[in-house]
Amino acid sequence: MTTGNRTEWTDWTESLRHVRSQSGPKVRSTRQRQAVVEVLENAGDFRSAQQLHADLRDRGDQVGLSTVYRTLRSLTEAGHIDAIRAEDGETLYRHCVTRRRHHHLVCRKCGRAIDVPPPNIDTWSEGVAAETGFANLTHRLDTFGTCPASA
Amino acid sequence: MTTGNRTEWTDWTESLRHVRSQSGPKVRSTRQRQAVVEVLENAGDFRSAQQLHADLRDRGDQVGLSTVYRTLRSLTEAGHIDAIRAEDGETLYRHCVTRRRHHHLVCRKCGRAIDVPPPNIDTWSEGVAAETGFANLTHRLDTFGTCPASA
DNA sequence: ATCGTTGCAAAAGATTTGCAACTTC
DNA sequence: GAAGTTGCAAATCTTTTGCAACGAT
Repeated sequence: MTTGNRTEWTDWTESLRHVRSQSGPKVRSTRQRQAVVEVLENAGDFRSAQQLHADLRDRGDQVGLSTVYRTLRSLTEAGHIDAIRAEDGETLYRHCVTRRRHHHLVCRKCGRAIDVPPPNIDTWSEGVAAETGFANLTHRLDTFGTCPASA
Repeated sequence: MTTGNRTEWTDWTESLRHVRSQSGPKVRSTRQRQAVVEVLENAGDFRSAQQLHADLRDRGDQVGLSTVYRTLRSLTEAGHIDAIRAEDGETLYRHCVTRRRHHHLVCRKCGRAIDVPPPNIDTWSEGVAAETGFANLTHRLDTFGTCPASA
């Protein structure tokens, strides 16, 4: 797990600005947004907006729930964080560690998630493309299980 | 398309009964449940509970929304229908054409979905389980592409 | 008659939004 | 001081649930 390099996220405002600049309002750096990003970064795992809100409160940062939602949405749209849907429908967010293609193994009980190497799907994928005529295939593979600690 | 062959779904009660019989109440055949299954069968594509409820109304079948939800849930748990989550969080249901494990290839443009055979992921999966210690792994593989008709 | 089912309305949860007050640039 | 942000409460939206009436076996 790469925790040393902070340059990965310190420029999130910059990125947001870049993404939105095409046809949107300016992006400002605020205490709240920094806090959300930080807590998400520290968590490492996937966390729901509500969990993050609680995390912030625990840390002593007072941030409105709506702001948490708004920030997470912006960051997701900007491609700065990952968002997946839990089996129960909640949306879980996670600081995007790598740009590389990767998949997640999420614990059903504690929500902890780890990155797993992708299975070798390419051959299958090409086969599917050839048989169906579909082009530009992309995948989203979510794996769920029970982690040792929660068993 | 209402094909002449009804045997595909006429035994859903039987299957529900079988699944639940291990430790559940008896399952009764009612006008409402038949209607839900029929309308789902006729739709072919993935539809939300709300859409199905509207479809029923359009057909002249008066079925409570709660009943639609309850029925869909039972059928899903019984493995009789497929359920996936749309990107906006809604749950979409679809009559399960095949019993075998399968995945969906969804067209980005027209939304049409077709079943595709699963890639051979088991070996990978076992490897992941072994390395991570996670148990009872399940996957959700969604594949997106552009179908020939929409290209 | 028994007991699963239904429908309604109310409840629950997650997320969004209107708007006045408040920051940041 | 202009324009983006925040926080609160109220509003949405999907899905679940309590409960009395109902219907299948």
